[in-house]
Amino acid sequence: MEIVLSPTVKDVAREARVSVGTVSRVLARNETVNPGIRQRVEEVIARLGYRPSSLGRSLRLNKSDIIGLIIPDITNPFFAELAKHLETLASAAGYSVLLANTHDDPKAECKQVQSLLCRVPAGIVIAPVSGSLVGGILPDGLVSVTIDRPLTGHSLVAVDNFEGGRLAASHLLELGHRRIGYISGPTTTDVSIQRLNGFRGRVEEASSDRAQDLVQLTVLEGNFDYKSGEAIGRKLLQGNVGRRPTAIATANDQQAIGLLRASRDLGIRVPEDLSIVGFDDIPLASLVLPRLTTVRQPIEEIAEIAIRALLGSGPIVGPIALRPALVERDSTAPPPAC
Amino acid sequence: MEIVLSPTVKDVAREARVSVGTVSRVLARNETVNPGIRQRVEEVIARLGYRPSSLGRSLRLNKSDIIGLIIPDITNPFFAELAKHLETLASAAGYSVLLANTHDDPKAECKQVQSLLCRVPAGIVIAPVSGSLVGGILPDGLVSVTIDRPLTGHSLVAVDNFEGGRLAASHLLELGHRRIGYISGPTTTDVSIQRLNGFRGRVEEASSDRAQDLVQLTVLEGNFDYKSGEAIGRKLLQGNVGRRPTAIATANDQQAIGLLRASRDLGIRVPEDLSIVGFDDIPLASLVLPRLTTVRQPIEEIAEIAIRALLGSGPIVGPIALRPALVERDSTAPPPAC
DNA sequence: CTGAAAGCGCTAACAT
DNA sequence: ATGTTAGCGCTTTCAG
Repeated sequence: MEIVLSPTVKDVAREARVSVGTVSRVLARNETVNPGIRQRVEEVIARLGYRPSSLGRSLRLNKSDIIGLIIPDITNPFFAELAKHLETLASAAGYSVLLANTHDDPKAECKQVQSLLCRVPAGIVIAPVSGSLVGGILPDGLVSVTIDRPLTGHSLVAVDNFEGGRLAASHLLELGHRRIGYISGPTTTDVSIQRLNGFRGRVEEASSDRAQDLVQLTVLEGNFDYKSGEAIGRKLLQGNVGRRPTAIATANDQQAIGLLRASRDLGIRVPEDLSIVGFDDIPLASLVLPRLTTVRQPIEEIAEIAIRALLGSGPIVGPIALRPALVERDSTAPPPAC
Repeated sequence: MEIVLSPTVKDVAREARVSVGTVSRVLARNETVNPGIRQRVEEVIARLGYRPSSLGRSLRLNKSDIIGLIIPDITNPFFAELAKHLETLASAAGYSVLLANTHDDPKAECKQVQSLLCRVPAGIVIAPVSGSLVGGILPDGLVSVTIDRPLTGHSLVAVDNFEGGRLAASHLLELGHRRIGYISGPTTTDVSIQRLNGFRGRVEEASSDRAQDLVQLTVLEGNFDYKSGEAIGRKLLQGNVGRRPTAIATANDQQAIGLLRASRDLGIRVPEDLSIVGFDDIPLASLVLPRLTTVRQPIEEIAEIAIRALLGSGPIVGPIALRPALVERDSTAPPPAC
């Protein structure tokens, strides 16, 4: 059995009886090529099934057409969604996406970034873990955009988390809730802090507006996952009816879904006995029972801006804060009459 | 501002006063290098922060350390889970994963594969779309493994879907259900057909075992998504209580979750009025309300075998069919007494 | 055990 | 308008 190597510029050049330079020019859509010759070359390319090697090209240009995507966990629906849009956009522009999971581990993140840098990527999109070490190792020449979580000294594209927190609080307040719980993310992450601050700030405003109608807020810290939402939800809900919160907001949808679980197990009906509002609006949010009221992040827009920043006109200036939006579904209602 | 290029073998060689060949040998852990020189070189490498360029290396070896992962949609939890495990394994072995979504479009798939081939990947893991065209364009030299869905002429690593279908049917039958619905995937895909055949086969066995106790099976075809599960679920459930199925099996968990939605909207209680069994056991299956009984695919094992096939001892022989397992949770129960 | 040199596939500067 | 050629960073013979 004979191993057939894939054809190179040389093969094409020989077959078309032109030089490699000409082939390269045809490939580059350089207009200065004689139409007749161009056609001959294109024919040969088609006939041989020639596809230019990314490797050779990238080495020569000292820049590959790879975009690195470095995220904590592709299994998180938010990042999966983001990855999909990023990949679609990148693909349309002729780039490919290299996926790397950090599992929320700064050392793993570092290793992933190092290994990515060896590939001379065209750009890198990173959602840094808390306590990220990569700030120092990203070379100056590399275009990078951080998403979701900020990294000192790099441009951030993210939703306005503070405003998002406020939105959730406003909604609950307007429904009439006065005993409210909040499940935050790890307070080591900036996202968590922003969302919590927004939420708390709005609640405190309400409290001071009408002193006779105090709002009682209980905040508990957890991780950004289902389990955490379930476990912390249990804690918040264990008091008896008159004392436990009538509404709980969470720092992301997974927590909210975990909380839904906990409520069900505890025999607490949503939204009759308990209102729940999440954050992110992952696709699943509209599929769970009941459908989740949540604060929507414009993921597609985040992806678009990130790609534009990487491939487009130039680096973005300062952090970009996108507007969140409250999506009202079935998990929130006025508090029970009692 | 001066642009600092990353150092190359040359720089290291000059600084360490050795030849590039020696530097390369140090990198390759070649034992024939004088320990003193080796140490000197390693020092310089550390001092300059030198990292060998993947590009140069790959070009020279005509093989990159990239593994292509070509799947319909990373947003599908099953593929996200798979991607995570693959990436973790690949990363540990010094490889990176390039992600490409085909959106179930044969033409897009073709393009993605083409663009991947330009990168001379070390291997490719592909879950082909139905009507895939890539069978012809994969070069002989390339190690590839197809997962989930088969591709003629390529080695497949997947769960035994036929057996999985049987498992679901057995469970429902044993609980005593006799009016059963089945929501299949697109019958253009082999997976769907296998699962359905397994399911139907088992049901027919039961019917012939005891002729007096006929089982009534209604099969409807849909897509592998939430929406389809919801829509088709509605159709299956629209008859009145005495006629509609007391149990429905689906071809994947997303459909089952959509079906859960539909049941809730129709006021049909699960599992009291209706039993539901899914397929895949995505993480979400144990989070929904009620927790979903489902047929588990050993995703991690699939990833391991795929990676081993790509990077390990050699190509795998013939299709590998892994054992599925029934995971009993809260969405199935005996049929209502009536 | 180490150095010198060729060459992987490609592009771009230079020459014609 | 087209051909020639150097060289991107690396590995690997082949000499010494």
